[in-house]
Amino acid sequence: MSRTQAEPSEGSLLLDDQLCFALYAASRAVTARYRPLLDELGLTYPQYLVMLVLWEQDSISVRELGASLQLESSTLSPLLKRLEANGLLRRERRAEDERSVAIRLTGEGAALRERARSVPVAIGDAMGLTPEQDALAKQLLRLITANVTDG
Amino acid sequence: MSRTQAEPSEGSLLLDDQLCFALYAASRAVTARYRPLLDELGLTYPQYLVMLVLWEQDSISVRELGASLQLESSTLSPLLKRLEANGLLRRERRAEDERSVAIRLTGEGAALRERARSVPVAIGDAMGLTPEQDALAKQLLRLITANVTDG
DNA sequence: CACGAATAAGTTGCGCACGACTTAATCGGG
DNA sequence: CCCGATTAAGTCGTGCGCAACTTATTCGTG
Repeated sequence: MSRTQAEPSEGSLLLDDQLCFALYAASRAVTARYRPLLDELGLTYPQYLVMLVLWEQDSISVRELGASLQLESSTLSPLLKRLEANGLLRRERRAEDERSVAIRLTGEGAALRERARSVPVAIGDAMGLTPEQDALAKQLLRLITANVTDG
Repeated sequence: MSRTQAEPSEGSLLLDDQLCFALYAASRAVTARYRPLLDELGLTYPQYLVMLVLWEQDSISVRELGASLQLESSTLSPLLKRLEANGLLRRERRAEDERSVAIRLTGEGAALRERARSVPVAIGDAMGLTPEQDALAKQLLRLITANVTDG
């Protein structure tokens, strides 16, 4: 038995050779791991990401939010409506530019931050990477994102 | 100026400290990069993954397909219906177990494989990783998936 | 200042993704 | 052999994610 495992060739069509699939599977698995934690906060995973941005910098526009998260207004607009309906934020047209909408946290939205503090720790534990592996993974993922976005 | 950059603490709520966000962003960016290529084949990205599995092993059940891709029947059933409507496969109840449905490629579905050969190469080029980085990324992503799935 | 181009947000349509549930067939212990 | 438990596939409802488009506002150049 000289070869029990095929050499993954450059243009393989085998699912398990595909980095893209490893990425897709990992992303969904991590999101699934977040789900029960975020359920307690009444948030979905994309809503949680929006809240992370707003806790960092309140009163930003939909456009700026989209730039941070790499999401279109067609995704964000309905999502923000749901967060507004849940009492976490308000949306108001900006006086200085009526095209723009400022997203502002309510007291409730700002307060949720404290309850969210434990979430990244719990997820970090679940991922079980060493600090070095974590940093390396982030670095590689950002490199992929940068290379794949644009030319 | 002793510190121009904050040390990302264990429980940071900053978006850019989150590995989960790097993962989510990379996954969507890669899928977006696939889109124009897959459009020419008349496939979405999840449909392409299903076809990868079927090109590897034809005539498998929905359950086996779900195990390979980590997807529920509630996701696969409608997706497979669309692929059937597009003439790429057929679904037929198995005689030996009437609960199970065998997915079989049509001639057209099998033939599409040749047109798909160039896709992984093009994506590999776009990601722009060295073979070592590619292997390392896959390894880390699988580790994350494994750790996060289960206990 | 006028007016076409650009920009911001939102709407619509479609295809995932998944939880909760349903239906139908098979399994397995008493 | 029967009947409750399990299993396979599918339906339904909700929330993304994005392309294509619309509406309203602002910009910029003649």
